[in-house]
Amino acid sequence: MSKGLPKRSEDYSAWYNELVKKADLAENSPVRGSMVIKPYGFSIWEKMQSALDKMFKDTGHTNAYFPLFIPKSYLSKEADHVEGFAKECAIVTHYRLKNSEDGRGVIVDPDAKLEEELIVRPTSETVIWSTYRNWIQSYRDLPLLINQWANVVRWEMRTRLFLRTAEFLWQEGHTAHESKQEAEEETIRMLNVYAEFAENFMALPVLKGIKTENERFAGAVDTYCIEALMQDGKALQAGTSHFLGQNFAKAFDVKFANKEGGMDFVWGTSWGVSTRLIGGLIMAHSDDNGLVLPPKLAPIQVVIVPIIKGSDQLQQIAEKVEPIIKNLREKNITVKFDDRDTHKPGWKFAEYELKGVPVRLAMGPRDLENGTIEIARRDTFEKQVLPIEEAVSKIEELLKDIQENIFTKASQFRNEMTSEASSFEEFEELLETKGGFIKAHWDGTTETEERIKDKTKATIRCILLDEPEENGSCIFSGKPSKRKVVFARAY
RNA sequence: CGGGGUGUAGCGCAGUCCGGUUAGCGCACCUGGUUUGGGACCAGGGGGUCGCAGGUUCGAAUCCUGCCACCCCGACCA
Repeated sequence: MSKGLPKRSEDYSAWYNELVKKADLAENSPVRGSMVIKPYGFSIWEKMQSALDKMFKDTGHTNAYFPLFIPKSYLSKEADHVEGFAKECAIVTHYRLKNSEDGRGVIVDPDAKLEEELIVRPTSETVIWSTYRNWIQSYRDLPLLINQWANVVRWEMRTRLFLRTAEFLWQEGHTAHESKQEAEEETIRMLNVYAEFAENFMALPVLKGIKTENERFAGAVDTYCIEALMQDGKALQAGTSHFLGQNFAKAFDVKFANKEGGMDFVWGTSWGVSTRLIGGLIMAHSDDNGLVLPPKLAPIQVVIVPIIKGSDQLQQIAEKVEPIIKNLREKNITVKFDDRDTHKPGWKFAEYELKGVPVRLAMGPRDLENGTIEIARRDTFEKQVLPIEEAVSKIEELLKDIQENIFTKASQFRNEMTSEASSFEEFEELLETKGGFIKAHWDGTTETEERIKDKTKATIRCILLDEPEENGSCIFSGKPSKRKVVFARAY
C-alpha cells in the first residue's frame, strides 16, 4: 500500500500532484509556474527525446539551435501569430543590475535599457523564418528540414507540473518546401510520427485529427493534433503539427527561384511535442500505488531487491544475480541492483512501485536454497517464483507483455469512454456522468463552438481525419452538419 | 484582476478563538543496537527570525494595523 498517495477516485488532481512529487519526477521552483525536473523525471524525458530524435532523423531531419531571445519587432510580422502569443510573453527590457541606494540588494539599472526589447521565445517561428530567408535562394535549397530541442516560455496564469508550466522543454520542427503538397505531406508525416511514438513508446492510444479554426495555432493554415484520453475522462492534446501555408514565408519574405526561373514563396510546417507528454504518460497509466511506466520509457526497467539475514548472504545473492545483470545489460535492459542495507525489502518494494519500475526481482534465503528467484510485474502485481536460469528470458517476455498490456488497457478505456450524442441534452448528460470523448454533429461555426464551450466547458478536440461524411444536424443549433466532431473537456 | 483559503522545523500539521514556563506532535534526518520474504523496533540526539514590519501589553505564534507570499475556484492556454 502506498503511503499518503491520494486515491484517484477521491481526488484525481491531488493524486496527480502528489504522485509527481512523491515519485521524484518534479517539484515546484521558487518562481511561480516554473518547475524543477528531477533526475528521475528527466530520465523519462531523455528516453522520449532519444526515441523521437531517431524518428526525426529517420525522416530526414537534422537538429540545429536558434536563440532564446527574439527581437520584439519579429513577433509582430505575422499578424495572427502575434495576436495569439502577445498575451503570454516574457520580455527582457534591461541588460544590467546595480546596487540599490539603500544597500539592500540590487535594482534594475535604468541606464541599461535595451533599444529594442527582447521576447523570450514562446515558440520560434519568427526567428527561424527570419533566418531561413538567408538560407533559401533556390529550389535546390529545399526542402529544409530542421528540428530543435529547446525551452520556451509562455506566461501562464494557472500552472500544473508538466501539464502547463511557464517554462517548458520541447522540440519544434520547422520545415520549408517548394510546394503546397509537399508541405502538407510533411505536416501529416510528422503527425503520424507523433501518433506512432505515443502508441509504440508511451503505450498511449491517440486520435488523429484537425483542429477547428478556433483552436488552430496562431499563424497556421491548418493545425493537426493527436489527442489522448486521461483516466479521469479528460482529453489531453499530446502533440501538434501545423501546415503554415506561405504565411511565415510572406511575413519574412522567404522566396526561392523555382525550376521555371520564377520566384515563389516557400511553404512551411512546424510541429512540436513537449514535456507535457510526461504528464500524459502519468495520467494515462498510473494507479493508486504510484506510477505505471511503459517499459520502453522507464528509466529503470528491472530492479533487483535482495532479502538478507546477514552480510554474507548479500554476498551470495550478489554472486547469483551478477550474471543476470550482465546478461540484461548486454540486451540493453536497464537494471538496478538495490543492495542498500539502509532500507528493508518491504520499503523498497513500495518505493519501486511508486516509481513505476516495470519488473522487480527479489532473491532471499529460500531462493538461494532452491536456486530460484521471484519475479513481479508492476502493471498487474502478479508474482511468480522460477528457476534462476529462466529469469532473463522471462524478463524479456514480461517487458514486452507489460508494454502491450498497458496499451491494450488504455485502448479499452478510451473505447469505453468514447460516446456519441445526438442531442444537446444527451451531450450534457454524457459530459456530467461519464466524460471522455463525445462525438456529435456540429454546424461548423465558431459561434456555436464557443457557446457550447461556455455552457459545458467542453471544446472540440478535433475533427477526425478518418471520420466519414455523414449528413446530420448540429446538436446545438440544429443547422445542417456534414460530419461528427470530437468533443471533450480537456487539460 | 474578482471570490475563497493558508502562512509555525525539510514535509504534513496542532497550538491562535480566551496572551502567561524553555513552542509541540507525526514523518523525515543523525548516533548506537536489534532486525530484514510487503513501507521494522528500542534508546538517545540535532533542527524554529512562529511570513514580514509596526503597534498594544509586565509579557505576543496568540490581540490590532499595514504589507508580502503561496494555494484553490473563475477569465487565457501545449
